[in-house]
Amino acid sequence: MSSMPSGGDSRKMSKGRRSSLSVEEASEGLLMKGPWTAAEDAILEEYVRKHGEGNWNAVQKHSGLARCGKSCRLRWANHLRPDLRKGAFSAEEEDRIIELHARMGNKWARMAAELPGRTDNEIKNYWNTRIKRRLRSGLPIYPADICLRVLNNNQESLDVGTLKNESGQHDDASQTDNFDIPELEFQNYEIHRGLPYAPAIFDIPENLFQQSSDSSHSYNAMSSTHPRKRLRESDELYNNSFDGYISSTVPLFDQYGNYTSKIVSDHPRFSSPYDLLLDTGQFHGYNFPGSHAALNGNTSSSMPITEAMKLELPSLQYLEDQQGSWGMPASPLPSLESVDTFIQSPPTDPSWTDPLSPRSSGLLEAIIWESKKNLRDSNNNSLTQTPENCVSNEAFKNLTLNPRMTECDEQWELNSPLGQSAASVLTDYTPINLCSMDGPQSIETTQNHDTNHRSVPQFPPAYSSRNNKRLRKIDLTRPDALFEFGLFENSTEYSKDQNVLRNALDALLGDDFQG
DNA sequence: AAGTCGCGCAACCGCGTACAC
DNA sequence: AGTGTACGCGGTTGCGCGACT
Repeated sequence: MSSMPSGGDSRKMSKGRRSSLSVEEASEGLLMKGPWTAAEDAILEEYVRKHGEGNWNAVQKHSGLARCGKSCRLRWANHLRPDLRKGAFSAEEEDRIIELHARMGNKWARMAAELPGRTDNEIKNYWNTRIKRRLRSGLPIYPADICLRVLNNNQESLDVGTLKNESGQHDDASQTDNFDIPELEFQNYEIHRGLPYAPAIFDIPENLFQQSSDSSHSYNAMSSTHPRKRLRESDELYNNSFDGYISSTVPLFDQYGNYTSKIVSDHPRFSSPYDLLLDTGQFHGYNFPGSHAALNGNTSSSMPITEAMKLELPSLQYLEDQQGSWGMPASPLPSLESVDTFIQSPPTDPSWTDPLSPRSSGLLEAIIWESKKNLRDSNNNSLTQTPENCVSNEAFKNLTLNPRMTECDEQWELNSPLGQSAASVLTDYTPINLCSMDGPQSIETTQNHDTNHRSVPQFPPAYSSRNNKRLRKIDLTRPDALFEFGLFENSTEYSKDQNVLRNALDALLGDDFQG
């Protein structure tokens, strides 16, 4: 490889990488790989100046550049575009990235569209290194102030949405099915109509809903550069998935994990209570402190917990005909990640009487603790259980998000459909049904695959029959969804909050809400 | 001074979607 | 409707550099 450092960052790339070809090879019709040379950059710039962007595969044909179209597009978008902002992120940009990530998850392109002159790759790299740094130093991924800001923004936008709702124009099912655009979106679109490039309607990031005065909030070159940006399936989910969600009790934690709660909104479009849980550093669905998976950037089965949803099968698929295996992977051994996590997070007091006290942890843990307690209680009381309850409970047992294992966990784990630690569940095996961090498609997927699968949560009849479509979007990894199914019905410590929540649910769902 | 390690970054890869035919 | 192509996105990889020992 004879590539020379390119103009963008000359401190690197003195050598080629991977299986780069020599110039000679390239001249024989093979495509170059590896770092771009200044000469190649010049050719590409010249080409774009003449022909404009797009049709990248034609670059090679027209300019003789021995690069594939994909590579050309990337080089242009990430390095040669004249509107790029080079250099380190400013403090404001960093804040914005964190905020955007809290709201969007790993939607780098969306985030880039919110940060003028920055590319998705840049943001992604920044985020990954930032994550590493923070995990290393034991800091929460999302600072509390940014969580609050996201919360407030959502509150504002949702208030508007609620008003719309009250006007009787909102219908979840029809909206989802017909891709009706909420009028609110058009309103926000109006706000930005003065921009040089009109974004595709479906491409409007969720935070356009916020009525923020944030001046940096605009479509920038990224949007303008890619006016034909297409909507991916995940984006549709992103834009529509929350129509299926109901009100959320938003857990708030300070830096020390102290719990408060706040009813944020009764509008289904609330962004993500998980985002806030993450702030505690206790929810390890994304990256565990010390997790190899996290450090290696293996995030495909982890975050985004929130809107960024991508339907992917877990890396270790189970065979449905594995009798009694509960989809347990071939090896029941915990993953390195989980072992590592255990080391980092030693078990708490394993007393069986109160094995999962939420005393110093976050809401989600408290929720789990509470629901497990309820499960025990209900089992002890030998209450009649409907098949739905059984399945829901079984499924819910999987939902152990805190890797601090207790005897209680261990006992359940013996019967767990996964037969492994929750930590490894979240990092490695991430079952589709409950622990998938990839979003609300999970239920739909599993139902479609095998309606008899034991770990598939079943819905109460009222839901199944009347709101099937909307329910398919409900993600049981979300505490709000768990509330919805009455899994915490007998909560004591959080009963007050639940009452408020229940009222909101009543208001939203009416008869459908069985709370 | 030499060796090692980790970080930051550019680029690649695989996959999904939209569009044209 | 089916197929091929182009494009875009997110995840991953590999290299150079600087810090550290």
